[in-house]
Amino acid sequence: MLQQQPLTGNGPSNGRGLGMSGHPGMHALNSVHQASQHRSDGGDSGLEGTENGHETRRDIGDILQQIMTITDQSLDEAQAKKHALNCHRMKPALFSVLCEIKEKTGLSMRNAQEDEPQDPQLVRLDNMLLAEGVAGPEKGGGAAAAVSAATSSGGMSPDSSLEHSDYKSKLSQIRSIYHTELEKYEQACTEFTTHVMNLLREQSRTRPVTPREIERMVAIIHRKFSSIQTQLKQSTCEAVMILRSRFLDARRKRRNFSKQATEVLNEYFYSHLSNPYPSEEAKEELAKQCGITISQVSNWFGNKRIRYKKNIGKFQEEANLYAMKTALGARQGDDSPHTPNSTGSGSFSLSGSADLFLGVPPVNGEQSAYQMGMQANGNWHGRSSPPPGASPHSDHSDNSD
DNA sequence: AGTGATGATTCCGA
DNA sequence: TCGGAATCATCACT
Repeated sequence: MLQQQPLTGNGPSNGRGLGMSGHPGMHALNSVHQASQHRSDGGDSGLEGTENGHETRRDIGDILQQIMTITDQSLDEAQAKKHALNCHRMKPALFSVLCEIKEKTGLSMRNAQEDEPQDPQLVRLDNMLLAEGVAGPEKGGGAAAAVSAATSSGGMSPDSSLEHSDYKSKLSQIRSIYHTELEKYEQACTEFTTHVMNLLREQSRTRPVTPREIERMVAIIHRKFSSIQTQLKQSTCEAVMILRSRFLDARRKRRNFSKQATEVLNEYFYSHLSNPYPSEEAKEELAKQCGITISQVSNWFGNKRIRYKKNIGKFQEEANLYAMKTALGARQGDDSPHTPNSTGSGSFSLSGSADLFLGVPPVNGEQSAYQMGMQANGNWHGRSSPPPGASPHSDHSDNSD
């Protein structure tokens, strides 16, 4: 049997693990022998005749040995060897045999077309990075969208614009790191792919390498690199999540309203002291002027009413101050810069300034409360409790009672 | 660190 | 759903 017949004196098994005994290619290698014998008329000496059979076998053995050891040699050596092999008279024959072996083993195409489906995790990561503004187009959209999404649920004073910019800058930092790393990976992937393709093309001169095989190899490389990319995307997502949670936590922190905002609110409050319940429109207007949300306006008025009621004496000075201010503004003209609604619907009108108490600080709270618009029972004039669903203060005409 | 001011939250009643 | 009341958490000042 062929298995017991070494091709050369040394035999393949003596080489560096060529170990082709039992290999389906052995039959084909035998045909090399025959092929070379058929070609014996080709003028090359030493191939014809049975006595030359041994020589031929040794020849083939040598070639195989050289191919097997070529990777162990230095670049120059290998280059020279390659050239020698390419020019070897046995090369075409050997090449065709290798082709035959390959065809028989069916190695090349067996699992070539396993179309791996898009990794759902990778899709998720991609979507998230896109939504967070890390991946995709730079132009503000992403980061701004993320910020607006984060702020949409609650109020946000203008002071928090600092946090916005902080958030944005951190996000863009993450973004730039992500893109740098991604670029690096892509570059490395391209370089490596090119290298492997060149190698395969080079090898295709000595062994059959189909384009599909190259494609497959490239796909494998891409798969490997994409797994690295997935890791990068994952850690980027984590970083964004951490940043975001920190940002949202910071949002919860209380920030005092700006001086100007407090002034606007106080002016409204003291000029409507008889009924300090701004309508929805008034709240909206105030919110706009103060750069806060409507719910913050509501909170402010809620707090103010209760605190004022609890300690009127303490607020007397403040009340006088604002009364003076607004009175002065009313006298000077309709377009007082401090009049909260001078441009609006008129809800903030100071008509008559009847709410204002410009007198001496009160001796006791109860009297003052009455004077300031509160009834003795602790309720504001004309209301025991706000009508449910209806705006407690829908117009400005009740200021004068 | 202590303290008052202040914005936000929660619970409750109407 | 709104506002009152109590309370919490943080800021800002001393």
